[in-house]
Amino acid sequence: MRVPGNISVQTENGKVVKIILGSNETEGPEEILREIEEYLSGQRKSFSFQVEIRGTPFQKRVWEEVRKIPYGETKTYSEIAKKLGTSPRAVGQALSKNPLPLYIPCHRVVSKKGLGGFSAGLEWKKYLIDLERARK
DNA sequence: TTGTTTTGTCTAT
DNA sequence: ATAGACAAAACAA
Repeated sequence: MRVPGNISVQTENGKVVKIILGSNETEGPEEILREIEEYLSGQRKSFSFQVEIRGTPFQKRVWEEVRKIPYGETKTYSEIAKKLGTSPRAVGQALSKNPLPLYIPCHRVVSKKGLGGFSAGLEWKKYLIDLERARK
């Protein structure tokens, strides 16, 4: 299976602050891009680089919760919402602003009926879910 | 199946 | 303070 597009990574003070799926070019520190490529080819299931997450307190709560979803599994927006005492709509709102896809595995969050959305395009979401299911 | 209503949070006025 | 946008869900018909 082929990756749906290029990746670029932005860093600051040695920490990753943003990952862009489907950018025009591939750019960023070589070691980090290599880890991501390993992940995308199914040879890696977690990352070792440091990140700095920027967001509102609510967004961070959602992202932390999403980070707990294990490789190859999915949860629904409403499951996350219930755990945080909020609404599914608000969860989607927070996930749509995720600066670190893959590291924060928002592709593992789907709607109750269907796929839900993905900011880099549903191609990516499908690709990632298939990849993890195959490699689980 | 489609449409309408409810929902919490964010962003910009 | 308020209005509009959202990666959702529940319900009616």
